[in-house]
Amino acid sequence: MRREFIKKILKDPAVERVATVAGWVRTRRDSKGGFSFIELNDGSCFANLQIIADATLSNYESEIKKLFPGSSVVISGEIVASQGGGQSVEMQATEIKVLGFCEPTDYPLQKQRVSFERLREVAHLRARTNTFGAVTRVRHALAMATHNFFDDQGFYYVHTPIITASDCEGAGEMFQVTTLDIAKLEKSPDYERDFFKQKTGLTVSGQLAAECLACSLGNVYTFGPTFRAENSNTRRHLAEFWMVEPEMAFADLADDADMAENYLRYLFNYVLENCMEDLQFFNKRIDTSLLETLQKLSVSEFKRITYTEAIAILGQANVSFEYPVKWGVDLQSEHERYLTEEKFNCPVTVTDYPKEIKSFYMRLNDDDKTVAAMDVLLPNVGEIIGGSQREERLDILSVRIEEAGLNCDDYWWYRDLRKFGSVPHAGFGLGFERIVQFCTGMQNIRDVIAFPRTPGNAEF
RNA sequence: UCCGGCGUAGCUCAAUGGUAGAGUAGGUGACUGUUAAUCACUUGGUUGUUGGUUCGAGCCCAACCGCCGGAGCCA
Repeated sequence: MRREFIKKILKDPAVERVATVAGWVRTRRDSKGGFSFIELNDGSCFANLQIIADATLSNYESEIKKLFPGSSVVISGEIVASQGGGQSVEMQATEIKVLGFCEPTDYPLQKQRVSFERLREVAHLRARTNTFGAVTRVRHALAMATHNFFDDQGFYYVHTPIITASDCEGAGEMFQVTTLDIAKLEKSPDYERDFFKQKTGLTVSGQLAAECLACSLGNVYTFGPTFRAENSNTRRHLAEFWMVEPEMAFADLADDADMAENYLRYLFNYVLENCMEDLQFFNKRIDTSLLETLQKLSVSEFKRITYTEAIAILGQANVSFEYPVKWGVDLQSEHERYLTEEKFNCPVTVTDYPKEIKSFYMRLNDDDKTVAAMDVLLPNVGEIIGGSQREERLDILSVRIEEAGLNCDDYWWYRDLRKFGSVPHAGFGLGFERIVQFCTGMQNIRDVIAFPRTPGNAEF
């Protein structure tokens, strides 16, 4: 079957030519004047192609009049200038071949609005809606932009293990991976008998492995699935999500923050340049400030402050916070929101957190109280990026591992990096779904991944 | 996990403790270069589940289930 994408036909104004398209019917409107209008969508772009189906077509009464939303068809015809007002071109069909009918009383997608909650129950079909088609295309664009950006910056795309024995401390609970018979649960299982001869789980971060590769190849990044077995029930958390994790050798915290901010600006520019039709839909139907925000952020500087400065600002704020502001405690959602949405009204990068609230691998600062960590906070979404300069000094790293209650021997290979030609290095992690959320205005993270995994839900 | 809200027709939602309703979708007909088409008629219900209070429960109470929002955990 040689078909053209509707995206190409609508972009290319050439009319008076023959083409074949294939897709799913969005609506059919009949005219007793002797023809029907069919709105056809093939997923290639937001817009539909309007098809004029004349009653003289041989299967008009037998098939075309039975084309309800969701039916699949292959249509050949002539691309002509439209006589109607809603579109510049349309197709005058010469042949409509029905591939699959769609029973309207059973089909869950309606012409009218269906709630996002309802659509999650029919996730196998929801990509056929305007919203989820647009989300899927923007998500794709952000993934392509990620690869373009890091490739341009001289990074290698590397693949780190999905199954791992190393728990990236502090990152969250792991899903266990085992071939032991869980029907016969034991109190202290003998992992010698397990597939890997040790306790393993799904990765919570590729960072430790990425550090190894960065300390060989310079700049690398991973972009893969990540798993957290946390019982988190919020619009910002998934049990299975995708994370982008760049890691740079010969880099400090300032380099890290620069890279993170440049990356985000690149993403905002990329979707503005490549997804305007979909963004306009989101701007109209989901978040009316979306385009303005993206345009502003695509050129905006990020406010960069230290944790200590942030605490001072919050302490002086004329707002009553639910959680008290005190040096030494982590910033709460309400504090992050105040900084990005009220105080600065732009993305804010907070650096140099107290060592007690951050992971062992973050580089200890000279003050012996803080570590070279950074969080990039976005309005509405909150923490979008978490990163740090890594501790490259073996003696200090070993102490920090012990202080965290971990066993140095378990991290023998990670410590080896510091033994054999250690270099300063830094990196960060970006929750991919959160950036999709931010760039579409979608409120719930379950609606920016095709088949969301959350506590109690792994359907599809 | 904690706090709060919600659960009624295929879908989106109404309904003082007193006969379960509308829009939309579907069906029938009318009309029309329409575009969320329009107009008329019409099909459609174990009110999340299980108990309880009451002469009487969609409505009040309890437990459970599910969903949503917020918090925590984090990306």
